Amino acid sequence: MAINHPKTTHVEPALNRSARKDLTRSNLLQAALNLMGQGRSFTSLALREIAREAGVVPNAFYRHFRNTDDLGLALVEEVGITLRRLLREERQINIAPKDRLRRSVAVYQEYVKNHRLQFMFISGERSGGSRILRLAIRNDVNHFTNEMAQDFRSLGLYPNMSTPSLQMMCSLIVTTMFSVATEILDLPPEQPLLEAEMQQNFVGRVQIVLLGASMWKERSQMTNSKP
Amino acid sequence: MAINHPKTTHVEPALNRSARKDLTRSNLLQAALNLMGQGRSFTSLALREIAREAGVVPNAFYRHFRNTDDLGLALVEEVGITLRRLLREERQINIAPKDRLRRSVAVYQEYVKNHRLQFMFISGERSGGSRILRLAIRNDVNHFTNEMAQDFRSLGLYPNMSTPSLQMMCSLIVTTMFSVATEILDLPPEQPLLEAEMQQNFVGRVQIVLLGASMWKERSQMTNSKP
DNA sequence: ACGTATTGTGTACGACTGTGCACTGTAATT
DNA sequence: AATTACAGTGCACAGTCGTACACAATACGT
Repeated sequence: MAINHPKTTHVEPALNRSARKDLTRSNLLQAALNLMGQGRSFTSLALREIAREAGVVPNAFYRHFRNTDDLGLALVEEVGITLRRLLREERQINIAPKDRLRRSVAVYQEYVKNHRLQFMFISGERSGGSRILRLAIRNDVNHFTNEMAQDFRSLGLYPNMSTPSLQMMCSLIVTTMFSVATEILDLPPEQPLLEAEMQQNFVGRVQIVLLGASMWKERSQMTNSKP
Repeated sequence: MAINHPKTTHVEPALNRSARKDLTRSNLLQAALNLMGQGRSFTSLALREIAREAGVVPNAFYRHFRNTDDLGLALVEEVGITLRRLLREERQINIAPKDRLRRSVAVYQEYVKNHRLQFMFISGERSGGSRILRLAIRNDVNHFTNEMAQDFRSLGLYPNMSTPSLQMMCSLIVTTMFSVATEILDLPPEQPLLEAEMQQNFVGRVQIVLLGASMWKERSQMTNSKP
C-alpha cells in the first residue's frame, strides 16, 4: 500500500477549483499576518517567507499576487471591511450619552484586541513601508473618518458644525484611535491595570476633542480670540 | 610619482583619529537617512547598503554599530535633539495669542520640511519596524509631549488643568503633529495651495483641542457611574 | 470523454545579504 | 624611535532572496 508514489502531493480534494484558489489565497494573506504577529513588520516580509508560512512553494505566490506589495493592498482591502464593521457596531450603541463614550471606547479596545494582527498591519504601514501601501491605507482611513462624520450628523450631534469642521474633529478622533491601537498592541498581555489606565486616558483625550467641538463656532477659524 | 601603490587607500589626513571615527559614523547615519530619502523605509535597509552609501566597506560598519537596529537607536537620539530644538524655537514665539497658533504651525511646517529625512524616519518607525526602535521613539515622543505640557504651564495657560489633563491635551497635539508630518512629507513638492490648505486644516484641529482644553473641568473625568 | 485552462511543484540561477578572519596603515602611547 | 591600539580593507562563505522555466495534476467547458 501507499505505493502510489505521488510526485506532487495534492491533498484535500472535494473542493471547487476557484474555492481552492481562494483558500490558498487567504492562506497567504493569513500567513503574512501571522508573521507580523511574530514581531515582524510587513515591509520586511519576504515573498518566500510568506509562501513558506502558508505551506506553499514560492512560485505559487505568483498565482495570486504580483509581489508582496500587491498582497499588502489585498490586506488593506480586508482591513477596510473590518473598519466598516467596527463603525457598524459602534453605531448600534444607543444608550445615554453619559456613558456612551466610555462604552464606545471599551468596544473599540476589545475590537482591537480581537483583530490584533490587522491593526498591527495598518498601524505599522500607515506611515512606513511602501508609498503605494501608505496611500491605500490613508485612503481607507479617510473613508473611515468621513463615515464617522456622517454618523455624527445622523445622530444630530453638533448640528451647528460645518461638514469640514466635523471632519476635522473626526480626524482628531481617528488619529487618536490609531495611536491608542499601537499602544494597546505593545501592551504586555493580561495587564488589566495598565489597560484600564490607558482606557481612562483615551476617554479623556476624546472628551477634550468633543468638548472643543461642542464649543466650536465656525468663525473661530478666523478670529482666535480667547473665550 | 604616484607609484606609491596604496593597497588600502586611506585619504583625508589632517584629522584627529576619534574625529575621523566620528565622521564616518555620522556618514553612516547620514547614509541611512539618504536612502530613506530615496523612498526606502528604514526597516528595509541592509547593512551593506548603508555601508555602500557611506562609501565604506561593509565590515567597517561594525566598528560603529552592532547592527542596523543599533544605528537606528543612534538616529532616534539625533532626532530627539532635533525635537528639543523645535520646542525651543516655538518657545521664543512671543506675540499676541491671536496669531500665535497660526505662527507656530507655520514654523512647525517649515521645520518639518527642513528636517524632512529625520521626520520620515520617526514617522515611519514610530509604529512600524522593530520593537526596540519603536519603544525608543515612543520614549522620545513622550519626553517631547511632557516638555510641551511644561511649556504650557510656564506660559500660564490653562492654569486650572491638572498635569495629567495637560498631558492628555499635549498628546493630542503631538499626535496631530506627527500625523500632519507624514502628510507634509507625502505632499508633491512646490504645491503652495495644497500646503496652505493643509496648514489651515492643521490649525483648525489644534484649535478644537485648545478650545476643549479651555473648557475642561477636572470632574468630567469622574463621570463614570458604576454599573 | 477529451482537450484545455489553471493551480501548484521542482529545479535552477544570479544577486545580495550578514558576518568571520586575517590583514594594513596610521594615530596615539610609550 | 619603537610599540600598540584600532579604523578600515579584502576575501570568503553559507544562507536567503526573487524569479524564470518546464512540468504535473486536475477541475472545467465542450
